[in-house]
Amino acid sequence: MEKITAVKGMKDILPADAPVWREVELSARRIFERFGFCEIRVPIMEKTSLFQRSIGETTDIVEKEMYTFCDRDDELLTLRPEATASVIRAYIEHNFAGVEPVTKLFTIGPMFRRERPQKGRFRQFHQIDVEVFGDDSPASDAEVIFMLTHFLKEAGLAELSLEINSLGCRTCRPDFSRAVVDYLKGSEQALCPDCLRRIGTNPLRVFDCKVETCASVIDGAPRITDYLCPDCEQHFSSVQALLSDLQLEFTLNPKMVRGLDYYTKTAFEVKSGALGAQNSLAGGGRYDGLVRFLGGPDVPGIGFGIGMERLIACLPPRADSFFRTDIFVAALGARAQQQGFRLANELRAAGLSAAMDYADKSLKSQMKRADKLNSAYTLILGDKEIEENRAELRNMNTKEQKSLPLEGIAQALKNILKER
RNA sequence: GUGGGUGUAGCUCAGCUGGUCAGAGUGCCGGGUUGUGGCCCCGGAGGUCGAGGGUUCGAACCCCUUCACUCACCCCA
Repeated sequence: MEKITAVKGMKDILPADAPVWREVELSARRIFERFGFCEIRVPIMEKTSLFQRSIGETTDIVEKEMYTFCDRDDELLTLRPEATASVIRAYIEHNFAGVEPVTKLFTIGPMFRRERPQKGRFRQFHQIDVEVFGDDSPASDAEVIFMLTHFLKEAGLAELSLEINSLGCRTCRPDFSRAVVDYLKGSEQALCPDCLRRIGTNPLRVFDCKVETCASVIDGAPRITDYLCPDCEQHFSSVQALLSDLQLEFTLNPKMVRGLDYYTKTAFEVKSGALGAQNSLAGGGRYDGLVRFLGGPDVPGIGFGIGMERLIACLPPRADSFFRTDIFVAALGARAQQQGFRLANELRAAGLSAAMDYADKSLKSQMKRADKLNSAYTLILGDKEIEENRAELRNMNTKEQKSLPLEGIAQALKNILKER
């Protein structure tokens, strides 16, 4: 029979890893709420048209990476490849703009893209996603970037490099784009086939081509920073001033172009050397026209996404097991098994973690099990003890052992554990 | 979609130029202590050597096909 395995590029998060995930998520919630962000949970599926419109019809994501299928009533649905579109949809649908001038949201969950998996890239991956609506001030950019780096440091990330750029806006980007195309057309013979294709499809992407000859061509290309309109120019320099004021180190990367069509003005990215080729662990930017473009009010927006798999891959490894058991009930014989079972569940109901082996094995074997489960105490229950209405309590660290009456034992154990 | 690498026990891997090559460590189960864990000692279970075909007297090893995983490109978190 054919082995049933997980879908390609989709990973189980095993018990050994789950605690780290939980901590990262908890830490995100705690920190983001300090900055005034509220959690929103949105469906992982949306109507396909939402993503087509927001991400851009000609992007790789929409063209070939989406999990799209036809619902039973012939409606096209898509597993979300990113979170921003869904959050904006919810923002519009629930008329947040009518209720408050500025809305700050975050959401955590899985995203889906049908790419070829490799290190740091999966078909189902998880993002922590943050969005601010209704604030076009540079302070908003700086706040969001500061929060991102603060969170990453707090999560335990040692070295991170922050890069920022401005991508201009509706008025200045087209000029820049045209200048780049003109420039590239002058050196077509030096470009790789991919880049030649890009001139027609998405000229700005030539900027992050890794082929050496292309890179040297790009070194001489026009810079977006020379083409920014006064408004974008002003905004960008304010953002930089604010970041410096916050003691945040960053590097200007005029070659950074982000993949999604909707970005405007500030774009930023956090990279790590520990990740292999997919070295970007968080990225985001401003998207001032997007909410309106999706049928909402004309409010500005800015946000970022953090790749959880990539973040966790950068974290220093955890050695110790998180798993602990307060009491292991070791029962010997049928009668003890029966009493022990009741006792173990009483302890659980009383708020202690309790474990037991139901296979009626030797005491030695049960002690081994207790040890494996990292038990603080083992409660030994055999015929002798039952006869006398008591149990032997063994401290697994000190090996000290004492007899406890079964009467009121849950409370007694709670007290003992509290003292530790 | 394109290229490279790797598939041997639950896990990590060894296995030379085809001829005791089906192994080690770890984990699991049991015993040494007939009711006491971690260390130590002993024993046991567990593998159609990814799958299919071919060459050969003989294939984990060579050839072909295929699948999976992995890394890289494309692109992105």
